[in-house]
Amino acid sequence: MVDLRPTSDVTQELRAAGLRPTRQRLALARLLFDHGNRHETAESLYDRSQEAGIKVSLATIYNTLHQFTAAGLLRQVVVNSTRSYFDTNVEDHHHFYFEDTGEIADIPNDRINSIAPTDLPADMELSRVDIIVRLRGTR
Amino acid sequence: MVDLRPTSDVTQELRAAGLRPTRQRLALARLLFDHGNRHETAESLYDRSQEAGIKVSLATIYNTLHQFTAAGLLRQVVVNSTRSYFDTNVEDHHHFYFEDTGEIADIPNDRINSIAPTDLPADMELSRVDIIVRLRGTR
DNA sequence: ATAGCTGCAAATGCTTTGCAAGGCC
DNA sequence: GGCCTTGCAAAGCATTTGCAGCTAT
Repeated sequence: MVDLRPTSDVTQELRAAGLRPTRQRLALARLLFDHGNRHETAESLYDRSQEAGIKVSLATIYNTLHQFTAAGLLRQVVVNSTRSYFDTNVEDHHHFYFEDTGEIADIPNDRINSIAPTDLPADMELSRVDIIVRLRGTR
Repeated sequence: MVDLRPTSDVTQELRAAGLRPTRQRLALARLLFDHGNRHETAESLYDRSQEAGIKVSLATIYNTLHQFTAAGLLRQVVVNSTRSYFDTNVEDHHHFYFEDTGEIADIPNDRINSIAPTDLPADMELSRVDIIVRLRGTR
């Protein structure tokens, strides 16, 4: 499951999303999309950008994560009320949440057998179905 | 779906959980459990307790919500990274989340057809499966 | 040139904590 | 009386915002 998009496409994707391809955004986009599926928090992305020698402020990390999410390049995963996670996999899928470590992993789609397209309340349309399988280590 | 527990049982349940039945805890327990299933935030419970003329501080509301959760009287629902919701229904069930209003509702159990008992990663045991059906109003 | 970004620091909002005073057993 | 609870205010954290300076086009 490797990301096949050539690096230069990032520029185009940003433009298409109405976002100027600035140095920071390009650098962050590469950190996010050039290494397979990732589940990042603002903090973890900030740390990785520091290690990579990219000059970005934490405020810009937050802005960028939200802009990318609005543009459909990222998806926000809510598993924990103290931290926001952003998933580089925007396909329809679900998550394991490791309570002990706070880590997240995609659930291979074929492992979820069938979810009912349930009847919804009147005048409501489906935004998304999130399934979180919470796991803990065997003590 | 009415709560059939006599009010006086609350005292026993608190004792059983190792919690002293103090005035605040008894009053909050009644607000929570005497009126059917509820989805409360710390703030909403605080507001309701003020209206009911109960003297409690917000800090105690937070403490109490967590103690009740640890005791299995409440269940925490994570739908939104900015607020914690507590559900008085601790049975196995799932939720609708109304994105427009921030409200939560239980999904009647028969509306979810079948969730696979998927293979789990090695050395991990299931803590819980959370399903959140996010809805928004038809514009 | 100029509209859009970025960075910093301050502000925000929810939640937790420290500690003195109060209440249950 | 002794230990658990409570309340208040202060602290903590993740996140957002205001604004001056910078940058892509």
